[in-house]
Amino acid sequence: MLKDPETGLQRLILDTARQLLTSVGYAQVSMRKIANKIGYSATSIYLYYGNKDELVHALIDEGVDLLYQDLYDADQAGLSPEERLEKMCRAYIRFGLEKPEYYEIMYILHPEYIKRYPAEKFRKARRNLELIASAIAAAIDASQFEAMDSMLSANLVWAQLHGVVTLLGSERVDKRIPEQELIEATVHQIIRSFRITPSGVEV
Amino acid sequence: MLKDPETGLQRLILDTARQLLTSVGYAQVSMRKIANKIGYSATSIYLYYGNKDELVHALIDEGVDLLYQDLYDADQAGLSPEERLEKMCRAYIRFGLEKPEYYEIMYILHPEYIKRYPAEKFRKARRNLELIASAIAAAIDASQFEAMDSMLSANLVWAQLHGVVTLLGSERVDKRIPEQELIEATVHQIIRSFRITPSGVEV
DNA sequence: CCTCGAGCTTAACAGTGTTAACTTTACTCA
DNA sequence: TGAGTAAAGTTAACACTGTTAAGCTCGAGG
Repeated sequence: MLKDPETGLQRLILDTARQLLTSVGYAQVSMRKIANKIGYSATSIYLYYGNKDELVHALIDEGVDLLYQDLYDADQAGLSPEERLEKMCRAYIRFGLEKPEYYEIMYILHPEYIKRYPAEKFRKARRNLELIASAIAAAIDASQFEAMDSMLSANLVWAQLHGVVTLLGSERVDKRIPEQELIEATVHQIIRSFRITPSGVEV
Repeated sequence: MLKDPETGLQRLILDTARQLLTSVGYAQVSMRKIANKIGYSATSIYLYYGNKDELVHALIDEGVDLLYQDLYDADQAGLSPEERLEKMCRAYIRFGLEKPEYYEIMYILHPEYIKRYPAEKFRKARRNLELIASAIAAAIDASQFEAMDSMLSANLVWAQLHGVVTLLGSERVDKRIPEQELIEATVHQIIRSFRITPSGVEV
């Protein structure tokens, strides 16, 4: 398979797939629908992407980049480590709720899909977590947070963010709980949970 | 549609669907596969379940009951509110990781599915959250936790539990992070996050 | 002019959920 | 007893899905 989608048709396929993904959602992205939209036969796609997985992986790749950009933008200079972390958390949640189709293919889609996700792309996806980890590490260095493995901490934060994004996004949360309130409480709790407590350092 | 799956074939369909779900996973549960396994035609299923959704909803119902049982069992008498909450958290995570097929149809499956989920079953599913909320409320009453809307708190806890279960279950967490360590840190953090801090009551 | 290969297509396979129409069996009622 | 009916299950079909194998078209090179 070609690596860089700069050629004509491959670009067109990827663009159409993205357009379909963002407009009507992942469930409506099918090889035939993509092909019909651009006036080609469905099998043409297989000339550029070995199978649907590869095509979706390309879209995941775009999503990873988009999220990285959002997290990076949130991570402005001149902020305290705690503020950095807070802004990143908000950026993550916003991404998850405003780009649910990307979020779905990136973090929700069935395990089978992700197992075939190439290792080198996995590494790239990890950069997003590392951005969060670095904010935590900075806070620990500044003695604002308790000493703790920053990568483990980042995963802890990630799980919490992922949890609130998926529950809200899938409309599984009771509507009597105001969405904004749950988000605020989540961010607040994340920050607070890292602060140094009088009981001293904990595991 | 019949309400109670006590009749012969309906029972058989549900049992086979469950068996297929737990043995080979949701992706392999198809009307034809269920029917083949019991020597009936696929359309027979439609005599008892209006569509696949209804059949899956019946399985979700079973899952909700299973989880409730687990949470209820964890909620033993003679424990402190804090211990109650901790045991429930562990029970939830264990359920999610040991019965991933149930967890998938209950809490991961695409929103489209859940929108058609009947309101009365939704109410039943909420009992699980209320069990967690009651433990939190008890802790607040005992002044171990800060005063806070216990239902909002329960959703906060739920999001965190859901996050760690789905990330671990989908194998998206870097394998250099030991699973058990992440779980311990999560439970620990949940409990700790509710404790009264010297800075006083917070939102 | 002929060959070759890039680029794309048609036809097909095996699978999915679902519907309409049909059969078969058994039971009720005049 | 015979007719009618309703229950229980069937077959055939539709419109989809991802994917593969084989074939077509057309322009460039020798």
